[in-house]
Amino acid sequence: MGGNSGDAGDNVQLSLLQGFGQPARPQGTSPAAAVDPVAQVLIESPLPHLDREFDYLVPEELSAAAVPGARIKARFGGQELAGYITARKAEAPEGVRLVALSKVVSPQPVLTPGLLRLATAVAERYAGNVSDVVRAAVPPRVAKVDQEFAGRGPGPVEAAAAAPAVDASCFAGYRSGPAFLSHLAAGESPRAVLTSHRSYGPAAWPAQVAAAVAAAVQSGRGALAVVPDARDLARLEAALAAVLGTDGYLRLSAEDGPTPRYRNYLRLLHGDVRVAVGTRSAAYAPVPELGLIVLCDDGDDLYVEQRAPYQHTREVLLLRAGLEDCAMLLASVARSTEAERLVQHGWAQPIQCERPVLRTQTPRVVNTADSFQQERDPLLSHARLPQAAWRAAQDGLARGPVLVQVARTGFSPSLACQDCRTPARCPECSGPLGQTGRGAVPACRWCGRLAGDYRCPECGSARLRASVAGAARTAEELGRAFPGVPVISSAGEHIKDAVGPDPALVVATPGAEPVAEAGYAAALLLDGNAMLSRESLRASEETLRRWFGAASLVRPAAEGGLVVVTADSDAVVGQLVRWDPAGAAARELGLRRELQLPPAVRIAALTGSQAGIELFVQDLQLPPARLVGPVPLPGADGTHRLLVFFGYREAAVVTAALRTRKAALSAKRTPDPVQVRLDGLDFL
DNA sequence: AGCACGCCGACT
DNA sequence: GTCGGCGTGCTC
Repeated sequence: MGGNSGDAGDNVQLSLLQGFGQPARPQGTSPAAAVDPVAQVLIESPLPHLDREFDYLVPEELSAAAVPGARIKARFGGQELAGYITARKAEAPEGVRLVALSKVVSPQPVLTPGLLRLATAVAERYAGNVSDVVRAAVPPRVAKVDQEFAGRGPGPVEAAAAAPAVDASCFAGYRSGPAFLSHLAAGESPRAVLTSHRSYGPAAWPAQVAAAVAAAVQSGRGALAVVPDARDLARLEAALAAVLGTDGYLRLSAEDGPTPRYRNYLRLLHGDVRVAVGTRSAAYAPVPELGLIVLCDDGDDLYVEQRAPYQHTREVLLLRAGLEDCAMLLASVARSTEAERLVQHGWAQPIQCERPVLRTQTPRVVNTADSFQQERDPLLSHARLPQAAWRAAQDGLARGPVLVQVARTGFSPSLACQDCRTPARCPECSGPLGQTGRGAVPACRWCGRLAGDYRCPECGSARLRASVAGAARTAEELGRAFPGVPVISSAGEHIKDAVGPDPALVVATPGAEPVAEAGYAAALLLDGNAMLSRESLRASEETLRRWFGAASLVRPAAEGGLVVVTADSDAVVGQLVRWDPAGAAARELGLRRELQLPPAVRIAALTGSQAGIELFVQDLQLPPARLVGPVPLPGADGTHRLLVFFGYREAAVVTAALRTRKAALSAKRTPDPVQVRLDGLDFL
C-alpha cells in the first residue's frame, strides 16, 4: 500500500517534470527484453562503496548486443557512467526499481567471466576496486576495430596451427628443466622458478621461455608470457617467432598504441591465436584455454602498476595461475625473495644448473675490494678504475666488447655503519635510520624513534656515515683511459639493444645493457657500493639482480669471460662471485623473516593526515597485526604514514577489513582521505 | 555528483 | 497544516 502510494507520487512528480519540458527518458515506451530482461552491471566508479554490481533493465532493442562482458553506458545517480555487463538474468531482487540501460557501447564481450574473477581476486588482495583493476586489464575501445569484428561470435575462425616441435636443448644441464617441459607437453600444470644464467645466444632465457611456451602449445593449450619492458619483449618475440612462426603469437603492449592493442585483444578473445606475449597489462590477456603463464625477471620494479591499487604483475599472475589451474614459470637470471618464498613453500620447483655445470657455463667473477688490489694506477686516477678492473678491460678488449655497468645518479642518502657499512636500522622496528640534517640525531623513518646511542649490530661501532651516491663515470672518462677504443653508451633515453662482436667499451646503466650476440669478453660492475648503500629494504636484492643481469651477458670462463666487481667485500659480493642467486635469495628471505619484513609478512601502508589515519583505524576490525606509526613523512605537509604488518594467514581478513573501512568512509564522504596501499616496498 | 528523504522552523 | 531550509545517505 505505502509502496503503491509512493510510486504514484513519484509518477506525478515525473510527469510534472516532463510537463516543464525536461528531456526525461520516456518510461514504458521501450519494452523490456523478452528473455533475461535484467542485466547485472559493474559500474566504473572510483568510489569504493560503489564498486559492486547493480541491476539494470535491458530494453528489447538492446537485448541482442547486451551480452555478458559488453561495455555499456547507464544512468547512475546523477550521471551517465560507463560499465560492463557481467551477467543477464530473469529477475532482480525485490524492492528495487530498475533503470534501463542507456546504451551498449560495444557488444564485444571484453570483460570475460575469467577476467572478472581475476580482477575481483586482485582487488581483494590489494584492498582496491574491481573497476580499477578492470581498467588496467581491458584495453580502451577503438570503434573502427570493433567494426572488423562485428558479427563474429566466440571461437576460432581457423584451425589451430600445427603443434610446434619442443627443443629442450636450451635446458641442457638444468636440473628439472627437461622434466618441466615434458610435464607441460603432456598437458600437466607444473610450477617452477627458472634461474637461468645466460642472457645471450641460443641458450639464453628467451629461448628457454619459448621452449616452455611451445611445450604448452603442443599439449593443445594456450600460453601467456609477460616481460618488464619493450626491449625484453622484442627479444622474447624473436625467440618465439623462431619456434612458433611470426603468426603463432600476438603481442600486447601499451606502447603499441590503442588500435593494435585493442585489435590483438579481440583476436585473442575470438581464439584466433592462443599465445600472447607482452608487458604488464598483458597479464590479463584473454588467452583461450590457458595452459602456461611465464613471468620474466619478476624482480623488475616496472611490474608495479603505477595506479591504484598498485598491483604487482607477479601477484596478479600467481592469482591467475591458481584460478585457471595452469602451469607457471618465473624465469630470471636472478631470484627475487618472493620467488624464493614460493620455492621454499614447495609451491614451485627450482630449475637451475648445479655448481659443476655453472662453473663451466658462467664467467669468472672477481672482486677488487681486497686490500692488495685497492691501490690505483696513478695514470688512471681520474677514471677511478681499480687496477684489476683496468686490466680485465684491457685483456677483454683484445677478444671482443667489454661491458661497463655504472650506477644511475641520484640515490637518496641514508645511514650506514662507518666501519663495516652495514645499513643502519632501527633497533625497535627495523626501519631505516635517516638524518634530517648535518649533525642531527639519527631517527627511524618508520617509528620516529631517536637513535642517538646507535651501535652497529655487526661490529659494535657507533660511527655512522651518510652514504652518498657515487657519480656515474662518464663514457668520456673511460674513453680517456682507453685511447683508441670505441666507446658506446647506453643509458637514459639513448638505449642500445645490441652491439657487434668487435672490441668496444660499452657503458650502460643497470637494465640498459645491450646484448652482444656472442657474449661480452668481460664486464666491469662499478658503483656497487652506491647501489648497495641505498636506503631500501631491497638494496641488496636489487643490486644482485643488476649484477647477474650484466654478468649473464658475459662469455663463460672457459671462453675467457671475466667479470670484475668493484664493491667492498660483502656477503652480497660473495653470492655473485659464487654465482649463487638461489643462496642469495634464501639468505635475504631469512633476514626478512628475522626482521618480520616482507615478503616474510605482508604489509599495508595507510597514508594521509594524522586525523584521517586515526579515524580510519578507529573502527577497523583487525586480527593480530603489528602497527608501526603513524609517523610524519619527511618533506611532506603533515602527511603521515601508518604501517600494518600481518601474516599471510590473516591477509584475507585484513584486506577485507581495510576494504570495508574504505567503503564506509568514502560513503560518508570523510574530509581526510587515507590512501591504502598493500605490499608497496619502495619506502621500506 | 545528484537526488531522495527527513527533521525542524516560518508562514498561511 | 503546509512549505521549504539543508544535512545525511543512497544511487540498480
